[in-house]
Amino acid sequence: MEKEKAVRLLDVAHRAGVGVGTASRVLNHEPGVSEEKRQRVLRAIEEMGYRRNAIARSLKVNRTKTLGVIIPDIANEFYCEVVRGAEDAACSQHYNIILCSTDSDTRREISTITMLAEKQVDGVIMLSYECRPETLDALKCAGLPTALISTLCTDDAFITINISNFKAAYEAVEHLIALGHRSIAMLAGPANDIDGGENRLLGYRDALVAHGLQPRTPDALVVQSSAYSYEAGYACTQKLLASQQVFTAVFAASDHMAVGCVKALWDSGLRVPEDISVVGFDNLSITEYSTPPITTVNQPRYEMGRLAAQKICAVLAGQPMEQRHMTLQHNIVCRGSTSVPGLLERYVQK
Amino acid sequence: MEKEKAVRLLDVAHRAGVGVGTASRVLNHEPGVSEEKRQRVLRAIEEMGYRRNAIARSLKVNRTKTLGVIIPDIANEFYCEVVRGAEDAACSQHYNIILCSTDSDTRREISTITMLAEKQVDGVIMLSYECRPETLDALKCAGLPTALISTLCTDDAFITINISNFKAAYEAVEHLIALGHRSIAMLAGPANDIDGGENRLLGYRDALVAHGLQPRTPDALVVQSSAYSYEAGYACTQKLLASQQVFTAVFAASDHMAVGCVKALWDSGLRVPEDISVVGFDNLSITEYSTPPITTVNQPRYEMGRLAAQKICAVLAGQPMEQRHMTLQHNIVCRGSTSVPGLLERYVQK
DNA sequence: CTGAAAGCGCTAACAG
DNA sequence: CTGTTAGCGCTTTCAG
Repeated sequence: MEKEKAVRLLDVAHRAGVGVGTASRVLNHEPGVSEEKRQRVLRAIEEMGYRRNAIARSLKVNRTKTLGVIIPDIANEFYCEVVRGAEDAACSQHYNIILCSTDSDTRREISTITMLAEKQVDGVIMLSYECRPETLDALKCAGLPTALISTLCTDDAFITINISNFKAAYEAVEHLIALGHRSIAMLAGPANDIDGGENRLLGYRDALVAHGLQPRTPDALVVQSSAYSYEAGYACTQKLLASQQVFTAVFAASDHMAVGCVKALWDSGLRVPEDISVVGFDNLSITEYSTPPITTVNQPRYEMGRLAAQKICAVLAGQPMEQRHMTLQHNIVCRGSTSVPGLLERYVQK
Repeated sequence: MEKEKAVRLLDVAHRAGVGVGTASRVLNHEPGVSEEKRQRVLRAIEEMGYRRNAIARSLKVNRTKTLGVIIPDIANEFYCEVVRGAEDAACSQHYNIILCSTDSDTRREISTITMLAEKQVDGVIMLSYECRPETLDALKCAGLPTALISTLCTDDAFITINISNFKAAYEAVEHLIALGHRSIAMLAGPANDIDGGENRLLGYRDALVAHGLQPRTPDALVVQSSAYSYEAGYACTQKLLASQQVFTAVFAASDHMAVGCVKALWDSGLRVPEDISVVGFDNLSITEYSTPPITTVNQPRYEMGRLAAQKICAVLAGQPMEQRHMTLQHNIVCRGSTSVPGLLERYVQK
């Protein structure tokens, strides 16, 4: 498997009997080459199976037509779609993507940023569970156009793309209230996650207050989770059940938690949605295939990725940026896990 | 956002009062530099915030430490995990990954291969629904170490990584037979998909024959699908039901089809697994969260990606390849959608 | 319109 | 041990 010497533009030029400058001009569709020479060059390229060396080109033009995409984990459905959006937008502008999963580990994020900068990517798109200042510093230090997705950060050094977690949570809870629920519990995300954890909780609280449904003891129906997982959702629901509080609905900070919640309810003889309604967050595919299908908050994942790449490409193309911080629209997807409070009685009797 | 001139190794050398050669040696941890100069260079690097230009380096050493990964769609759960495996293995050898989704479109596959070759990737990992000869030619033409995953291809020009779809299907059907089923239907994948479609069907047939369970009319219980989707599974099951054939189990060529099948059965009053057992293929997360959870064939997706990248890296490191074609182990994951044939009677009475 | 020549930033071979 | 130098393959002046 020896790497035979590739044919260079110089070789092509020789074969075509022209200078390498001319050959280059043909390659780049530049005007100002006689039709005859152009044909000769094109033929030589064809005959010799010439393939341009993008590395050499990049070194010269100081541009790689490559974007770095940093995410926690490509095996996570949420990020998959974001990446596909980014890839499609990048691809349409003839950019490629170097994909880097970091498991949201700050050290790996930083070393990844360094590596991407060394590889001279033209821009960066980043997602992280929790974007630490060190990471942000590294990003700034790299001096590349950067888009942050789902990261609470208003630094004008970055383009940011988000949904309003507060508003989304508020509306999710309002949806339950509209159905007639008055005692609504929440399985909150990790407190150190400002956006997905904190803000969804704030939205929940505000919705209750706005409708006069706040329990005497504030947050009596809130269980703080340490993770967004199925197991966490299951455990938190058990804790909620054990607290003997009365509730007819629960709003979970993630879909996995919602599914775990449904299971925990089921396991203690409660039915969804007949006894308890459940709402999730993110609109992952499990919500569609669960029994019952789960009502959830949809984030426009593909669009977030697409927009991020599009904006970066626009910056790189020298277009003026009107807006650096964007909030995209979420929407509530109503499925079978929510209904009117119905059979609360059965639960209370217990 | 002007791209200010980056500091070069030459600048570092000047500052440290040494030649670029020495600075380069320090950078590459090469021996033969006095401790004093090494320190001076290291300090200068630190002070000036020097960052190596990997593009320039690549041009010189003719190696980019980058692998191209070509897949149909990163938003598809199956590929996500493969990619994560590839990424992890690549990363451990200090390689990065350029990710390219092609939707399995031959034209896009070919143009992607060309682009990756131009970007001088050191190797390629490719997955496709249906690997056409044109694609394989383009790959060969690129002259890069290449690993094909889940592609029926025995060309020694490529490293290949597969499971045995035949054996996996055979065992899936045998699992049903072991439970006592004697009339087993199959929802087969698209016929033009040799590996996922054809070979799974062959495995099904062989298992029936081996156990003397072949129906009088061969393939009387086979419904050929044109896709692997939920909708296709639903439609095929309806067709099967309409045929008035008796069966107590169905083997679907994909998990999505299996889920569609369960739904179709349910919609016509049949229960899974009480009336009919269902087996899927791929072990996607929906099988875990469906009701009932679905018995399926697991492919070691992460491992396939990991191994592909590992082998490519080994080739690039000049290690001799003992085996170019690998068949990995699948396994049957037993879940709630399969059981003994039980209540067939209810169905027959209809 | 076109050829020659000067680098892009880095590594590696070569004299000292 | 170390500084100098010649490219890697391409683009882009700059004369002609």
